[in-house]
Amino acid sequence: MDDEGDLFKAIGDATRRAILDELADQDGQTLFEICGRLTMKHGLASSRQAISQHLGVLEQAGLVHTRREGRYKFHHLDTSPLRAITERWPVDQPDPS
Amino acid sequence: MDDEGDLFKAIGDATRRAILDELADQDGQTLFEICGRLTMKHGLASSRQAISQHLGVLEQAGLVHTRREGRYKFHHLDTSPLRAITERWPVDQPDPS
DNA sequence: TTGACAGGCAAGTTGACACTTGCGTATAAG
DNA sequence: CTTATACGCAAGTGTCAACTTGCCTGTCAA
Repeated sequence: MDDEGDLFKAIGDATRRAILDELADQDGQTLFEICGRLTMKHGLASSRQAISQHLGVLEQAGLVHTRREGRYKFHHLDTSPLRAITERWPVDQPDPS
Repeated sequence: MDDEGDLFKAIGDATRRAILDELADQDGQTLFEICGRLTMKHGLASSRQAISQHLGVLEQAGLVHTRREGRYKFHHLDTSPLRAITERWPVDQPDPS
């Protein structure tokens, strides 16, 4: 799949959108931290492996960048690929009152 | 599926994104017009029924509105639901040079 | 070194969805 | 009325991806 398709596929899943929300709330979390907070706040009972696969999809779409440090791997949010969406189909800015 | 999921599901398919492109290029087309132009310009060999189902998904997501006139049904693009994406994950405006 | 911790890899299963197929309905042209 | 046009509906099919399951690798502490 091309890069463009990767982006839309990435945000097409509800669990991955929750992960993006979580990283937007607190950036630079590890896999286990994300698992814990998703279970707490969103009530999602997702396994570690499932979240890991989701993070892989998000990383391939360029929405998440990773940084290794010892046995920890920190995940960082990057929203810039989302610009392609509103640039492709321009959205009128409403109510400039 | 909730409204939010409908939006992301709608733009998650490549054929539906091509339909949005087509309506952005020329608004208010009928089903048959869209079929013809998709075949010409994008080389997509999609059946009428397939495009019809795609338009139904786009309409449910609020990205397309329809208007009936006799035996014709015109499809109009509405990009405003896309605002929810960049509002949910704010995108830094780059390069303000 | 032993064990716990953080994460990775890969095969198998299941459900969702894109697409087809066939028929039905309504409008308009001849 | 007959025919063509424009579109709708619904059941069946096949494929893909989300998830599970099981095992493996690398890092750090005791």
